[in-house]
Amino acid sequence: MGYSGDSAGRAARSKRADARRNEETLLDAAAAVFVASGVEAPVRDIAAKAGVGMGTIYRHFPTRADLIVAVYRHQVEACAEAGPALLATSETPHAALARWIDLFVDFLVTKHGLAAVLQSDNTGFETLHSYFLDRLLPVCAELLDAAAAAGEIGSDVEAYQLMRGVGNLCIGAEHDPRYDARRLVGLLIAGLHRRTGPRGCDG
Amino acid sequence: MGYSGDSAGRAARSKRADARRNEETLLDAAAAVFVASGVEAPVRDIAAKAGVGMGTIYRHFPTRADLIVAVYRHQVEACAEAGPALLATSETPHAALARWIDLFVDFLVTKHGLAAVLQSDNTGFETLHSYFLDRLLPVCAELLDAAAAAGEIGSDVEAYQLMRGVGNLCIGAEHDPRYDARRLVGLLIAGLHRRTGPRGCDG
Amino acid sequence: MGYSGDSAGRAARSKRADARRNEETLLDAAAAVFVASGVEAPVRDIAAKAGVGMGTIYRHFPTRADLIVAVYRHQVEACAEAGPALLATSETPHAALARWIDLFVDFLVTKHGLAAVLQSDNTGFETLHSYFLDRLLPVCAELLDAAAAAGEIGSDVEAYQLMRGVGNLCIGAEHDPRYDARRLVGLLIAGLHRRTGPRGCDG
Amino acid sequence: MGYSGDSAGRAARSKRADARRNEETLLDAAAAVFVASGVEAPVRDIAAKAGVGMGTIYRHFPTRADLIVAVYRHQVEACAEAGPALLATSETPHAALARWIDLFVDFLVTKHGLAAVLQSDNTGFETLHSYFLDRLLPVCAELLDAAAAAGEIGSDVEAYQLMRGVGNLCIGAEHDPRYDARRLVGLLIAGLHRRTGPRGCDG
DNA sequence: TATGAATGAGCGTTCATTCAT
DNA sequence: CATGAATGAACGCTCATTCAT
Repeated sequence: MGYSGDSAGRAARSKRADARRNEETLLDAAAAVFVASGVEAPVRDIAAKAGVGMGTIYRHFPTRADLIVAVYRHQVEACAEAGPALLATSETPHAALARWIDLFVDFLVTKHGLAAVLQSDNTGFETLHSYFLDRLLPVCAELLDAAAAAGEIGSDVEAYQLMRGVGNLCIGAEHDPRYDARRLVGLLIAGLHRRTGPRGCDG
Repeated sequence: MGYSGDSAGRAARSKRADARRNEETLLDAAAAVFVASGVEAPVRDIAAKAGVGMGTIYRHFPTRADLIVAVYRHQVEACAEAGPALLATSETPHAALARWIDLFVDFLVTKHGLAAVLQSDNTGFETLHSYFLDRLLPVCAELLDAAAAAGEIGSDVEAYQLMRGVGNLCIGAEHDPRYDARRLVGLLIAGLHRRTGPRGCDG
Repeated sequence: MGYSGDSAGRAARSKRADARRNEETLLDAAAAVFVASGVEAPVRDIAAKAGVGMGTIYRHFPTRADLIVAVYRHQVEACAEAGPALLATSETPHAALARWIDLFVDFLVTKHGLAAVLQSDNTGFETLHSYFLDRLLPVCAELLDAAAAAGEIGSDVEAYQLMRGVGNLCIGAEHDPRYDARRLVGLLIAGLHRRTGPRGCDG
Repeated sequence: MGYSGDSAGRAARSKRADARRNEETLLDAAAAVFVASGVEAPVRDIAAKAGVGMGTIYRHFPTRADLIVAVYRHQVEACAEAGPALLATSETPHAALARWIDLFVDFLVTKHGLAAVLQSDNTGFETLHSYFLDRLLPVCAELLDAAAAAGEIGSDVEAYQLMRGVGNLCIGAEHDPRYDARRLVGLLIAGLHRRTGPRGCDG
């Protein structure tokens, strides 16, 4: 017993290592294709880029949502983890919220087509929706609650709604120089504030 | 030598009347299908619903954009015309802007998929984009200018950007009871205000 | 009795005049469209160019073949009539044949797509085939016979075959500067000669 | 460490073998449909005849030109290779040319619609044109050059032009018993000869 | 377990032809 | 008689998904 490697164990471990390597290749390829052609790029293209068969992609990621989640998991995690930190280091909870939302926007606007897919009512993206919501909603809610507790904002805006709104504002931002999602999101967050824009009522 | 209708004239007019009736049938059917399946529903479905051949649709509306524009023209016109009226009757330009935007939102959230198409960078929707922009942008700009002139908002937000933002916020609003586009748009407009939310700084 | 015009007669005659004018408008329009888009241009385009309804075209020319025949009738007639004249004025029957074929080629290569249609086995062009054959075949046959009688050529080449060959050689000549139908037809006719090419056996 | 097939290799090879068999089925079916309906037969028909989905055809032969080329490749190769052999075994270069052209004609007249497609200025047949030209033009040019060097013909006829002419003469030859493309091509080649038809000046 | 060949529904679009007005 | 609106078969093409190897 014990974990020590008999040959079968070694084989198993090496196979697992292989699989992981394989999966990473896959994710890199998918990320590259997503950048080039958007998150709805044909499965075939991703498989080709990764140098694997399409079946392999379906095996690892049964739905497109699974693949997208996997591709962006690290960044989503980082974003989620940034929330408490910002709350700790910002002057006010509202400022923390604004900064955190900015991170989210930065993430979304660089992911070709992701914002749109995030709003899609298409069945089959539930996994994707769930992941983003499960992971980011509590963070957003915490920031909102803190701001509400500080009296900076009312307590009547749901985190869910805010996140969807911000996500929506990011749609199509990549390709229109006359459209600045960050700016609009800034206005939205400012509008949340009880009194004024970010710099206060008395200027 | 009568004042008008010889038989040829009558024939011509009756043909046109028929065609117009048909076009209305078409628009009704399209509207219904748009509600059910979104504004990107297959041409075949619309034709079937209208009980006409597909060719008839292509005759009347060479591109999908033409069809969409025709289906929603009345409502867009009404929205456009409401702008000056609101400016005249509201307490402040900013309030007028808020109300006008509300009308626009009311329109968009009831049109399955329209908000999304409005943001699509797909070639072939230029007609659609143009129509909305040509018709509504000046109205929005007038309201913005008035609010800026009254010192209620800064002069640094383009009407184009605001309209796109509002349009984006309306995407997918129809089918998610937890998402209230009107509310978020309200926040966005509030964020535009120099000092405070809707109720004023000293509230 | 008599041909003299009572009012009914006048009406009839003027109607007929109208119809002829109408038909000429139609033919001019068709000719123009044939030049621009080939003899298989959509009926709609021709009707539009002529400023008439498509039904009018179908009334006057039930099949496309009828229309093509009508459009080119004058030129085909002229070509047909040139045969005997050339026979009378050329040094030899073979030279007359060569010149006549040249006229035919000149005609065909300037009619976008006509040569191709002339060979098409598509049902519905029988009228067209018949017209060309009925009108030109006898002329060609006469020239061939004369040349055979003069001993310049054998008597074993059918006029039908020759005409089809020449027609074929004209296909697609309009748009390929590296292809010279006249030249090849010249070789074909030269090949018909018992002894030599155009310049004689003793070179 | 055997000489070859581990199971992975065998799997790969067997897949390829399967695909190859499939491709042959496809080519057979395509050939049959081409005979029956011409080389412009609907993709669906070919797929149905082959008992495969349309996608399979597109996979193997992305464009129609690719399919046509594949179907006729063997015969085109054989034709191309016959050129030098004929040059070596015929009495004169001109005779070799005549025989080689005959082979080409034999090929074309049995391929319903191919001759026509070969002349089509339709974009999308470039691959096809290129293949035929790349493969056969040099052969034809060699024969022409040899005949010119032997003084049998002038040096003023381009191989390109000759091939197009011959191709044109083959259009529609299949279904018209009164039209003998071979014969006409024979005349064309005879016309190329400096002096006379095939049997000499003193015939 | 990986592969990628195969499937085929589905879509946009064209245009000859008919026929009610 | 003329009109042109309407029809709908037909076609090319794409791509998510399955499954034999």
